[in-house]
Amino acid sequence: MRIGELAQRAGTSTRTLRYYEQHGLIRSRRATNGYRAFDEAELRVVHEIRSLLAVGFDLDDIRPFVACLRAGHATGDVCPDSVAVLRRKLAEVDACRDRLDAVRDQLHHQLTEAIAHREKTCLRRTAP
Amino acid sequence: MRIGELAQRAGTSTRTLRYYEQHGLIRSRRATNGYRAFDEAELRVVHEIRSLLAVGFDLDDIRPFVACLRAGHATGDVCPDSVAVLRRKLAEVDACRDRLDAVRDQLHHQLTEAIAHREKTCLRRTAP
DNA sequence: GCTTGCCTTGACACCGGCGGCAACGTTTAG
DNA sequence: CTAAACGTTGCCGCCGGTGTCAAGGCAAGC
Repeated sequence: MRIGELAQRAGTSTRTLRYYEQHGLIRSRRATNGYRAFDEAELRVVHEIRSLLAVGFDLDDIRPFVACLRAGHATGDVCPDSVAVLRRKLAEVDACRDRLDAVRDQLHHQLTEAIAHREKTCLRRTAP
Repeated sequence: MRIGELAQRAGTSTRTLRYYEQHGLIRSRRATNGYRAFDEAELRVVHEIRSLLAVGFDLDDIRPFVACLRAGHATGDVCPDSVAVLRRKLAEVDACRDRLDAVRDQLHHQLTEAIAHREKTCLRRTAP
C-alpha cells in the first residue's frame, strides 16, 4: 500500500503520515522507486494514533500504544507503559478539570457581581 | 514612571509591557529622550491584564476590561462589553469542561478495561 | 572620558501538529 | 509523446505570549 491509499483509508493526509513516520510512529519499507510501502497493519496503527490525538494526547504519549499494537496485542492500551500513560493522563485531566472549575466559579462570581453592580448603578434599561 | 519601574511594580518584564503597548492595551507618553513615561493608572491596568491572562483570557478578550477601567470604573468587569466577554468565556469554559469530562470518562473506562484484561491474561505478578 | 545601567527598536526562537509550496522523479492512461 | 496523477525531500507559516540577543542612544557617578 502506498502513502496516498493509506492516507485515504485512514482519513488523513499524506503530509500527516510522513510526519508520523518521521517521528517514528509508523513504519514503511521502500519500493525500488523510492516510494513508501506500508503494511496493512499500519492502518490500524494510524487509527490508534488518530483516536488518541483526538482525545488530547501528544505524539510522545502515543508511542507506547503503538509499540503495544506492534507487540501483537489486540488493543494498544493493555501494556504496562500504555497503562502508565493512561494513568498520568487521567491525573492530568482531573487536575485540568479542577483548575477549570475554579476558573468557572471565579467567572461566575465576577459575572454576577458585575451584573449586580450594573443594576445598582444603572437602574437597568432592558425590559423587565 | 519609566518602563523598568512599571515592570518591577507589576511583577512582569519590560518585554511584556512593550508587547501590551504594541497591542494597544497600555498607553504611554514619551519623554524628550524617547523613553516611555507611564501614568500611575497604568499599573492597575497591567494588573487587570495579568489576572485575566492567568484565568485563560487572551489579549483580545481583555481589551474591553481595560477600556472599562479607562472609562473610570472601579473594576474592569462592570461594562457591557466586559460582561459579554465574561458570558462568552463562561460558556467556553463550560463547554471545555464537558469535553474534559467526556475524555475523563473515556480514559477511566479504557484504564479499567486494560487493567482487567491484564489481570485476566497475566495472572497478575504484583503482590496481592 | 569611562563605566554602569537604564532605555530604544527589531528580529529570531519557542511549542506541535500539521498545511502548503517548491522542485523534482515515476507511473500510467490516452 | 505528453499530460495527469502520484511519489519524494525540504523548508516556511501558524498561533500567542515571552525570552533573549543585537546594536545603539541616554543619564549619572567616578
